[in-house]
Order: sequence, then structure tokens, then C-alpha cells
Amino acid sequence: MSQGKSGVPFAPGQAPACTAREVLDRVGGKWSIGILVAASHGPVRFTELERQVEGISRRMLTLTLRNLERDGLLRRTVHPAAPPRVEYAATAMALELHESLVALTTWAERHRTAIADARAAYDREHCAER
Amino acid sequence: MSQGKSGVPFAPGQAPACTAREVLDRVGGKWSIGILVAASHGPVRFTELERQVEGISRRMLTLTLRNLERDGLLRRTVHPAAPPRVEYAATAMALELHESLVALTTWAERHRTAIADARAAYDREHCAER
DNA sequence: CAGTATCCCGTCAGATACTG
DNA sequence: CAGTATCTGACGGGATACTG
Repeated sequence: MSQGKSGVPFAPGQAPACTAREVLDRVGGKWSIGILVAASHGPVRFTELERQVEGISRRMLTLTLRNLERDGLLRRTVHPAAPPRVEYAATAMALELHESLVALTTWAERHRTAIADARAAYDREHCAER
Repeated sequence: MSQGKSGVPFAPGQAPACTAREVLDRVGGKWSIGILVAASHGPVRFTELERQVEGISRRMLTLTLRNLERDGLLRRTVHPAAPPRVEYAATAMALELHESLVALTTWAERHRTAIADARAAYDREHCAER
């Protein structure tokens, strides 16, 4: 089982992992996914996000929003009005990424218990649980 | 899953992002992917990894290895011998994850330039900084 | 409403040195 | 060969307070 097969597409000597890392560097933040998900079904306002993502601080919301916007994953639209109205919407690119994230989610769902078991076993075997 | 449309599978009010986050919390580390990739095509030894991942320190290699092993993504085998011989191999679970990572990689590949452009445009528009 | 501006702390990760 | 131990700095991220 070297290449070609479905499970093992990469060549041994070279590590193209950096590409995957690039994604994670911008999506791996603690809040990026939550925001991306919330924005994937239509424009969302700042305060809506603040409530939907839940747990996020104003600071981190702003920061993550800026980064996602900068990378072209979110589009920020300001509607000039008496009470400021700003909306964030996922771009096409972000929606595609979202599909990939679903793959990850599915994987997590499938192996959630297996991982928990593995951890428990490991911790038990190594006696001290941290 | 529950929702029919291809790009927007999640329900608005709820954020199942935590599940995706769980994955990223254990795979989002700086070196996890590189190691996983290197171990996905057969058992690899410690020093091999040290060379293949390239840039990684002994410390981080050990730490990441331990975490991946703990989560059941790598299997560690010690061959008792005069010169110690330890091998790390990806588990079936890890290989499945690997497929998902390929999806991410593909996405990154496709949008690499678009993102770079978005960044440049954003930075230009916002004038200063780096 | 939609943000900025500070302060502060814990964790990640690099460098270096030592060991079974 | 395959690790462990320790020190250190950078940075992500929480809490809080202020503003156009």
C-alpha cells in the first residue's frame, strides 16, 4: 500500500502536510469553526454571532472575524443606518471548506468513543492520570 | 446530514462545531499532521520521523507522538534489542482521518492563490501593517 | 450596535543539556 | 537509538472597561 489507494495518498519522503497546516493555521483557531458554521447559512450580525457562538468574548469575536475576512472566508457588509448594522456572510470558498469540515465532524462522531477509550486505556496503563 | 442542501448541513441555532473542534484540538497541533502523514504508509522509527517531519525538535516529536498514541491514532511498538528500536504506525482510525485531511489539503490547494489575493487586497485596503 | 483598548495568564513550542 | 528534564519567550485567549 503505497500511493494510489484511497487511504494513503501521500508519498513517503515528502511531507505536503504544510498545505493542510496552512488551512489549520487559519481555521484551527478556537472560534473560527463556530463562526464559519454560524455564517454558512446566510448573513449574520455581530451580536447574533456573539450569542450563537456562545462562550466567545467580544475581543475574540472581533479578532477571528477580522482574520476570516482577511483570508476571504467571510464578507463583511456595513449597512449605513442610525444603529450600525454589520453583516458577515460566508464566501463560496468558505462554504466549500465547510464541506470538508463536515468530513472531519463525521470522523469525530464515528470515533468519539474509540478515542475516549484509547485515552482511558492509555492513562490507566501509565498509572498516573494527570 | 439532517439538512438536505450540500453546502449548509448545520442547523442555525445549534453549533455542533465542538465536534470538529475536538478533532482539531488533537490534530491541530503544529506537528500532528506531519507525523500522521509520515506514519500513514507503514511503521516509522523515531529518528526517521525526526528527519522526515523536518523542523521538529526532539521534544515536540516526543510530545506529539505521546498525544497521538494516547488518542489511539498511533500505535507504538518497542522491539527489544541492543540498539532500541521503536516504531510508530498509524491506526485504522488515523488512516480514515487521513482521508479527511486530504479533503482539507485539496481545498487549500484549490484556494491557495485566492486566499493570498484576499490577504493582499485586505492589507492594501487597510493601508498599513505588514 | 459594533466594535477598541488594556491587562494578564496559561499553554505551546524552541533551545539546550542530560540519560538508559 | 530513543528518549527525558529544564528554562524561556511568544502568543492565544479570557476578563474588563471604554467609544463612535
